[in-house]
Order: sequence, then structure tokens, then C-alpha cells
Amino acid sequence: MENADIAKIFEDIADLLEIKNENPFRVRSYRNAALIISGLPESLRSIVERNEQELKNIPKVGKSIHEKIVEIIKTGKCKFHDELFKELPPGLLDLLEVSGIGPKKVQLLYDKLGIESVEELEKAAKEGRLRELPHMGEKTEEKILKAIQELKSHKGRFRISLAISYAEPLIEYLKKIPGVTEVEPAGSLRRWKDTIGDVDILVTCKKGASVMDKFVKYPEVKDVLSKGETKSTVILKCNLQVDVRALEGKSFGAALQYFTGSKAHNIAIRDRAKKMGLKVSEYGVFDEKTDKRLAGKTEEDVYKAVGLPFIPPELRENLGEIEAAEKGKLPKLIEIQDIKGDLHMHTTESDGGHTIEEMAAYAMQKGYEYIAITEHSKALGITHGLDEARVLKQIDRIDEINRRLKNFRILKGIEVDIKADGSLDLDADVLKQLDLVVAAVHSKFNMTAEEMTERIESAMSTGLVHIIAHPTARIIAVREPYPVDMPKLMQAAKKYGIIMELNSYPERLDLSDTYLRLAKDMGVMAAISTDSHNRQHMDFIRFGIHTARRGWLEKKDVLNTRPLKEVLRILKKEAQH
DNA sequence: GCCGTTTTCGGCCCGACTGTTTTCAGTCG
Repeated sequence: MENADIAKIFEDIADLLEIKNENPFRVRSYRNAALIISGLPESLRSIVERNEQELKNIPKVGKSIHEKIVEIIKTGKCKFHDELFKELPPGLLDLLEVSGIGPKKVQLLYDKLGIESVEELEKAAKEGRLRELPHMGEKTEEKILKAIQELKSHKGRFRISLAISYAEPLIEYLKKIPGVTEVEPAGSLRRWKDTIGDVDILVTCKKGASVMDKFVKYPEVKDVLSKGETKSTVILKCNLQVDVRALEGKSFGAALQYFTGSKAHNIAIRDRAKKMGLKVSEYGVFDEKTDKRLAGKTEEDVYKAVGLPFIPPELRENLGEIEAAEKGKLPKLIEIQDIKGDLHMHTTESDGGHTIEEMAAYAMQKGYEYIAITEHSKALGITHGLDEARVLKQIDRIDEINRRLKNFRILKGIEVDIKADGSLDLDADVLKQLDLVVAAVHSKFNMTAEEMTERIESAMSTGLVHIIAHPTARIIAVREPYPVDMPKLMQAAKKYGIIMELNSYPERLDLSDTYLRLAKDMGVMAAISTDSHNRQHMDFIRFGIHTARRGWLEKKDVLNTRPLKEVLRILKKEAQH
């Protein structure tokens, strides 16, 4: 039972209790717990195995949920959860997936028509049986059928890079509407989450501008789900949902704050405001008694009104940022201009698309001081990985190029394969001649967490490795991370002076935000690299930077914010282990 | 069910849109 499974159990309990019309705050407790658990860097299993009492440190986990976590880990089951499923059929949870269907309607459909599944709902809607129910009519039936179609074609969450590629042209389109003054993406896009459920866009405009009329006529719109004066929702042809909110300029800051979320962050902010006798909405911050408007024009004003400094969007997950802001202890987050070089890339020598010189030229154009060329090693035959002889040849070649370069340095590196037994794919005496050894797992992902942890630890302990690349090998929405005990791996990284990579490829973003924060907390340094396979890939660095910010990383936590000399010094020292 | 710089009891974010209603419930974010 991993954290995700346990979180799912609590999500199910919340849904079922809601359908049963239980106390909504009790429902929220289970939901809050699920949210926190799915974001924990350490597995609950290892926490319970070490010391059950440590569960008390997890916010939103009280006595009842504590007991259930222990029960689930020890028995693999949750009695309460099983009992709820005895009362209600499991298909009811699927009904909640249909947009426009909530717990009340599920309850009604089940009680009055005995509907237990999406198929039965679809049948009933087609037969016109739903209109017999209170508050339901012909239009509701149509809407439900449409929503079921939508669900069937649903692609799930979008990778952030993909969502941006659809959002940017729409933003340009909105900017051209007469009367529009500002257009800003908000929501998870502005927080730079690695995946995006839907795109939120905030528009400020003069009164009477026909923003919504124009928005729903955007050529890429497939379906209009709702259209009002200040809020409209559409589905694009690519199945991405987009919400647009239009407000006057004086509410811009409050609206941006509100629509950026996260929901959990906003609830905490509003809770805090309430205790101060204030009310926060998307229109501004108001005195609860006099209704006097205290802030709203800028986000800074909104935070100031509730006694806080500005909190960067990437931190707004209610994972301690409000407490840190209160104490003046927010991190000074890393910025893209802090990056001085890129330490993971490939060239035509293995599976890249540009030569060493072309990669270097592009990096210089970006203002970098250095790059590292890190080809694959021979075990990855499919990428034309380098054997010892070719590595030695490339070392000479790079030395030769470096002699011609001024104020720029190409580091001689490798992305050496970590084989199944934990050994490295190239001879030690060759690896020792390189400036930088990046090591990575590319095969046999189906090990147990214990085996995989041991495998990587063993590579770390050779004294030859500087950086572990894409440490979980996840491909977002395609391949799950391999099982590995990350806290233990971080401990080993600390022990051997190993740097952990944040791979900026938008499909990877590995380490994830949660693990980056764990690294920081454990004092392990990160390297933000692009793993470029052609020169434009170096621009992926922005995805890495924002993910690093989500992991609370500062300039000092990242190797490649350092000037060349210092990087070389650190690499040399690390290699002495 | 969780939580505590008013509290161990009594709170728990706030507003828009829709479809069905003659004044509002349900859903969503």
C-alpha cells in the first residue's frame, strides 16, 4: 500500500460520505487528509514502520485518520471503507466523474431510479426518464449525455508544456479583443504544476466589453459549457477545458490571487482573514463588519491586507508557505537568470541532433559560462552509446575545441548507465578522466523498491559518480516512477556527496517538486539540467526552474548557478569520496 | 473529522452559473 493507494481510500470515503449526505466538514477532513498524503515525500509505510507516533506531525491527520492509516498498513484493508461499499455500490463513484453530477444527484439517481453506473445513467437519460426527478428536466438530460460523451473522450490531465502550447495562442486572441486591458493565465498553469487539469485565464476589461461573446467564438472552441457575464467555460477541440473570468481592473490583484489558487492555499488564506475580521473574495479584501474595501488592485496588496508578504505562485499549495511567510522565512526562490550552465546534454555522437560546437554556440548565445557533454554509454546500444575508446576520443576532441573558446568551457562528461547489479557501464580509469560523471538507470525498472534503492546506492558508493540523472525515470502520464526509497536515497546522496538532477524535460520533471523539497530539507544539492537532444531543448530550462521553485529551491541549493571555477571545485571534491 | 494568539467546543471560504424553480438547490472552481 503506497501513499497514492491510501489517499485514494480516503478520497473514496469522502465521496461516499458525501453521497450519504454526511456532515460536509467530516467529508472535507477526509479530502484534506488525502491531499496531504498524496503530496508526502516519504511513504506512510516507512513512517509507521519506524515510529507510528510520527504520524502526529502530519497536518490534517488526527486521531481517526491516524488509526485508519495504521490499520491500512498493517492489514492492507480499511474496515470503514469496506462497510461503506457494502451500503453503496462502487459504480456510484464513477457517476461523480460525470461533469454536472455531484453527490446530491448521485443520491437521487440511486434512490429513485436505482442507477448505479455511468452506462445506466446514459440509458436513463436517452429514455427521458431523468425528467421525472425533481430539479431535472429535458435540458439536464441533454447536458448529462454530453458530459458522458466528454468523459469517454477524456484525456486526463495535460502536461504543462502541452497546456501552454494551447493556452498561448488563446491568450493572444483574447488580448486583441477591444476593451481588454490585461490577460493573465492563472490556476495551476501559473503555479507551474507538472500537469494541468484545466486552463484558467483572467481578463480585465472596460465595462461593456464583449469579452465573453468573443471568447466562446474562438475558432478552437468545441463546446461551450457555460457562459455568463464574468465567467465562462469552454472545451477546446484538443479536449482541454478553459475557464475565463472577466473583471474590472480594480479587482485584478484579488482575482489573480483567487484564480491562481491552489484551492487549499486560498481556503487557508480566507480562514486566516476571517480570524482577522476580514473577508477575502475575488473582488477584494473587505472589512467583515463595515464591508469597506481594503485591497484588491494588486496581489501584493491582498497579501499585505492579511498581514503577509507576497507569496510566489509556485509555493501556493498550503504546504507550509503561509507559516513561512508569517515568520518572514519564505525562501528566496531561484530564477532563470541564476543559471550559469547546463550539465546534461547529448550530441550527434550518441542520439542528439546537433554537434558539440553547435550545442556550445547555442549555450553561449544563452549567456552560459559552461556546458557538459554527457553522451549515453555503450549499454544503451539503441542510442549509439559510447564505449571506452570513443569516450577517450571525445575527451581529446573537446580539449581541442576548448582551446579555441574564450570565456566558455565545455566539460567532458558522460551519462553512464547504472546496470541492474549497480555497477557502472564504463571502466573506472576512463570515468576518472572525465570532469563530470552523470549516472542513470535506463533498464530493468521492475525491481522492488529495496532492490532499486540498493542498485543506485551501490553506484553512488563507487566514488566515481557526481550526479544521478532523472532519479525516478518517470515519464509524465506515460510511465510511473520506478519504486525507490527516496529518503534513503537522499541519505546516501548526502553521505557520498552526490548531486541529484532535476531533469527539465517537460515529460520528465524528475526530481518532482515534492522530492526536490525533500532534497533541500536533507541538505542534498540539485543540478537543474535539460538533457538536451538538440540545441533548442536547452530552453526547457524554464520548466526545470519553475519546478525547482515549486520545490522551494534557492540559488544556493543548485550546482549550476555557480560560476565555472566553483563547479569544478565542487566536482573535484565530490569525486574524492 | 480536524483544529486552537478569542477556543478542548464550535466553528469550518466564497461567489458564479445553470436549470429548475416562482425563490433556490446543486455543482463547480
